[in-house]
Amino acid sequence: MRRIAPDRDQLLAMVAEVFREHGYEGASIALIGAATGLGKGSLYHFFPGGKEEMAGAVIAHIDGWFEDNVFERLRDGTDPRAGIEHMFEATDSYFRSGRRVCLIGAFALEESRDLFASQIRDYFGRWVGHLADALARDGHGTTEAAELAEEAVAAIQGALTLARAVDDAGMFSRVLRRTHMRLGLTGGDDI
Amino acid sequence: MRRIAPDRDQLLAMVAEVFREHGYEGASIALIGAATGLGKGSLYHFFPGGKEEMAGAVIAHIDGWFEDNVFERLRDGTDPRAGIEHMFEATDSYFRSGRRVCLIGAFALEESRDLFASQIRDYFGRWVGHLADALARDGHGTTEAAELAEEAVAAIQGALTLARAVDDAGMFSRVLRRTHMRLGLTGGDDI
DNA sequence: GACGCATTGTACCGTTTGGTACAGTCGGGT
DNA sequence: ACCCGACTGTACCAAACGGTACAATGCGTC
Repeated sequence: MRRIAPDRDQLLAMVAEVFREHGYEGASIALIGAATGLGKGSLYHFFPGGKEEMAGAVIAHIDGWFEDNVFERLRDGTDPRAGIEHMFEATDSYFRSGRRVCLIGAFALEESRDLFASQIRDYFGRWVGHLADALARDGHGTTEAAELAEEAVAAIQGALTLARAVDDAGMFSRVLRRTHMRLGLTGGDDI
Repeated sequence: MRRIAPDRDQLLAMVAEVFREHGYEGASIALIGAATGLGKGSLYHFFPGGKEEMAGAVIAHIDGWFEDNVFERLRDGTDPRAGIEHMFEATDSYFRSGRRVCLIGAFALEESRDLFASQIRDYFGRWVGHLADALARDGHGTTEAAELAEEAVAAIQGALTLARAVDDAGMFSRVLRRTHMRLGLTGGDDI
């Protein structure tokens, strides 16, 4: 059979959902198999490195999505404010208003952190870095921009944790709106 | 042998560290045994409910610590500002300036969330609630106080995630200082 | 139509998992 | 001195874990 399985993008998306839902340790090969409809044979064919390669690929996939849909726009020199604005929209949409969790953030808290330390550090480092650059271009001093960026990304991550913890539908959007305001963007428009 | 093992408080603290470091799934009974110096016999003697009871007891233990050392002071009617101030000091100290992770926050992101949903919701709900009350008593409007409280607790949780992710020693304290300022406390004093 | 190879299902492996059973061991109370 | 019960180590269990081996399968290509 040539390619009955979903293509790599769809496959990674399905695997990602399992890791997101169960964590690295909790996501068993059996679970991943059930979620993707693939047997061990296929799974280990696509990811000879096993579970660790799956998780690594999933992180890279997510990283790529943020690179293309968030960081790229933050890097765009012409209108930093638009890039930041778009970051909030993309973030709210990606995390489904807090109903979805940040897989990379979750991995950072688990034991799995050690396995993927460099990928995790890269992802968050670039997020904070690009946001800080955009804020600096928007008129903030370098130090203030850097601290604001840290504060904003932390607020987003914390809001995801909190939203999941208290199971409050509105909380993620509320924190997002506030963070939006903290970055000096007009508080009026809803995101 | 009567009570050669460490007393319950010390025992729970040791078990907590294992869960903190490895997550719920990652913390095996063998690991917990090694960390506490107790065999399975003793472990299951103290916690007949097994791993789930251990984790539940650990959460309750941590919850109790925050109740006594943070929430209590927030609830103190006479000087809300002092209570909030103390929350920041206690938080920075408890989380070892970001080198330690919030076990309850980590559990909220894992699959284990389902097992401990009510304890987790309680803990964060009370934190946000008491902080909001204190802020309201400090002069903020009810709605603003509630949103500020959510923002602050989210910032703390996110800073823990981020600090762990990027392995930056200064980041937790920086975010904490900023949050401190956001709550209308003097930005000058270092915490 | 036949060959080659990407893909697949299945059987199997050793290890580790959480948990149980139970016989011992000891210290405090009498 | 003795006994009760809190504590402990060890042996054991079935199930699940991640991973491997391999023969079958069928599509694309020539």
